[in-house]
Amino acid sequence: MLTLKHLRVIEALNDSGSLTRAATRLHLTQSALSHQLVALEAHYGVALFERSRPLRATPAGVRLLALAQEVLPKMEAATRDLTRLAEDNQPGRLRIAVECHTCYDWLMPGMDAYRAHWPEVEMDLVGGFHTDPLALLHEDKADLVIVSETARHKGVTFSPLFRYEMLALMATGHPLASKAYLTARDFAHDPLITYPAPDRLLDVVRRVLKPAGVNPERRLAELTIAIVQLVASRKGLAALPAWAVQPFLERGYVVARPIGKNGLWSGLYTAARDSDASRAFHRDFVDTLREQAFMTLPGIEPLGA
Amino acid sequence: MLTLKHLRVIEALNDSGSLTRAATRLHLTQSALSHQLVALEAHYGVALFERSRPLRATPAGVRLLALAQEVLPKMEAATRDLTRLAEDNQPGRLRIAVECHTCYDWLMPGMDAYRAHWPEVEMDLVGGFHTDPLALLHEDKADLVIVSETARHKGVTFSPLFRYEMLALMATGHPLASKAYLTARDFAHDPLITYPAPDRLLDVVRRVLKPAGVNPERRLAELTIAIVQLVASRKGLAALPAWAVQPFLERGYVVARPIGKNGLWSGLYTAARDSDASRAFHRDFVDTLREQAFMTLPGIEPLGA
DNA sequence: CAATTACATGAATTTTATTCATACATGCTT
DNA sequence: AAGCATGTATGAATAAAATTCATGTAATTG
Repeated sequence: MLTLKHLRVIEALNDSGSLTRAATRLHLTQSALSHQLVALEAHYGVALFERSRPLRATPAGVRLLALAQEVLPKMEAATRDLTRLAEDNQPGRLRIAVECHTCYDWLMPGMDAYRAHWPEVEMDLVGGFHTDPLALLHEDKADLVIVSETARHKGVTFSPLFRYEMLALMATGHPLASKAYLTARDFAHDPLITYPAPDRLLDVVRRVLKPAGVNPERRLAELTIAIVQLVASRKGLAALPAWAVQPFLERGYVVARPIGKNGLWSGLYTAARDSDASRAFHRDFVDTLREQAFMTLPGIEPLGA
Repeated sequence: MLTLKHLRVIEALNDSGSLTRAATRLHLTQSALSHQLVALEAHYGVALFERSRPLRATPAGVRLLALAQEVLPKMEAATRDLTRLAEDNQPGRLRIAVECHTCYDWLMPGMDAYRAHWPEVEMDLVGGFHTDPLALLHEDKADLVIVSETARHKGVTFSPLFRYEMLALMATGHPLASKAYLTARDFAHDPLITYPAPDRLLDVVRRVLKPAGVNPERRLAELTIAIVQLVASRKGLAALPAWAVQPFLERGYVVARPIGKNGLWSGLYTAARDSDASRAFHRDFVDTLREQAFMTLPGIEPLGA
C-alpha cells in the first residue's frame, strides 16, 4: 500500500509546506494530492501532516520522511545505473554555454552535484558571451546552452528549468521605496545599473523600459556585488533576480520592489541538439540542475513545458 | 517508472527461478508478471533475466536485486513503525499452541525472526498437546494456534501458512522402493512408525489408511530422528513431511516415495480470535512465519485462502 | 517427436489514479 | 462583520494502468 509515489508526495509536502505548491512541483493537481494523502492516512489510521499553514509533519509523517530520504536516492542511483547498463557506453561530453551573468550562482553547485553521479562525463564551460548561443550547438562548439527563451528551432530540444522574479533595487530611503511596485516611468530619472550585456538579454530593458519608450542613463558593472554597491551608494537603480539579491535585502543594504503589478518574471531553459537531449546523461544533467536550483534558490517557481 | 512492485517481482523471480512460481507466490497470474517484466525491460532497454530454466538475472537484474534487498526491508520496517504509531500502544501477547510435532522445526526460527521486529511482544509456547486446540482460544489459554484444518468457527480467524507433501519413508533396498508411489495397501504388511499423537492428527492414517480399511501394526517414537532411525533399521514404514526428511534422503539413510498418484498434501493454518487477528502485531507474526517457512523449508507451496 | 511445461501476447476487464467542478474552512482586509 | 483571497476536501466523471483471460509460441523431456 505504501508506494514510492507516496514518499515523493510526502517529501514535496514537507519541502513546500502546502498541498497546492507540492502539487505543482509534482505536476499534479491539488486534488490528486489531497486524495492520496487522505487515503494514506486512512489506510494506516494515523495523521501524517497537521493541516496548519505551513503544513507540519506529525511523528508518523517524520518517520516516512526519513524513509523517503533513505530510499529515494537509492532508487535514483539504481535507475541511473540501469540506463548506464543500457546505453552503448560511449562516454558523454557536456560543453556548456551560458547567456546570463547570474546563472553561475546556481550552475556551479549544480555541476558539482552532477559530477558526483556521472563522474565519467567531461564537463566544460564555453567561455565568453555570444550573440547567438544556439549557433554554438550547430557549430558543435557547445552541447548545452542555458537561455531565457524557447523558440522552436529545428534539431534543438528545449527543457524548462525554472522561473524567477526580477526585482527593482534601490537605496534604502529612496523615494520610490514608498511604492508597492515600480512601473516603467519610475525608472526614467535614475541611472540604470546593469551587467555589460546587450539589451536583448536585459529583461527590464527589453520587456519594460523599451516598450514604454523609457531610456534612462546607463552605468555598467561586471559583478552582482558591484551593482548592489552602486545602488546602495545612490548611484542609480538596478533590476536583478530575486534570488541574487536576497542576502543583501536581509542585511538591509538595499530595498527591492516588484516591477509592474504582477511582477516581472523570467524563465530559464536549457537547449541541446535533439540527438544529445535524448541521452540519459544529458537528461539527468538538466534534472540535476533543476533540482539543485529549487534546493538553493529562494522564491523560484516551476516552469511548464 | 521503477516501482516497489517491480522490486518485489524481481526478488520473487530470482528466488523462484520461474515466472509461474513467482506469480503464485505473489498471488498474481503468470501473465501479469510477464507483462510487467517485459514492460520494465523495454522501458530501460535492458534485459533483466535470461529466459533460461531456471531464470537467471543479468547484470542489470542483479543491480535491481541489490536495490530490492536494500530498499524492501526499509519499507517494511517503516510500515511496521507506522502501525505501531497508529495503535493505542497496549502491548501485545502471543501464547502459541501447536498441534503437530514437526512444526517446531520452523516455528522456532520464525519466532526468532519475529522477535527482532516486535521485541515488545511477549511470546510463550503453550506446552503439551491438546484434544481441542481451538478451545484454548476461547478459554483464553492461547492467543494463536497452529492447526492443519480450517473449519469456520464463530469468532475465530484462520490464516493459511503453506502446504507440504507427506512422503512415505522406507529403508534403502525395501521392496516398495521400486514403486513410483505407494498406495494404502502397501502399508498393510509393515509396522507404521508415528509420533504418539491421536489418529486424527496423523494424515496418512486419517486420509489414506482408515478410508481404505488398512490398519497396520503401530510403533511410536517421540522424535523425528528416532522415527527415521527405526525406518532405516527396517522396523517399519513412516510418513513424514518432505521438508523434515530432506536431510536424511540426501545422505541416503532412507528412501522416500509419494503417497498416492498425486501425493498426499497437507496444509497448515493459524487460528486466532477475530479481535486479535486484526491487530498489526498478530498479522505480522503470521506473515513472518510464512515468510520464514518459505525461506527455510524445501518443497513447500503457497496455500490459498 | 509427441507431450509437457513455461513464457509471450492481444484484447477485454477490472482496478486505481487523476481531474473537474465545487463545497468548505481560514485568515485578512476594509 | 462582510467580503475577498487562499488553501484543503470531496464526490462524480474520466483517464490511465494493471490484471486476467484466452490463446499462441518456444523450449524441454522422456
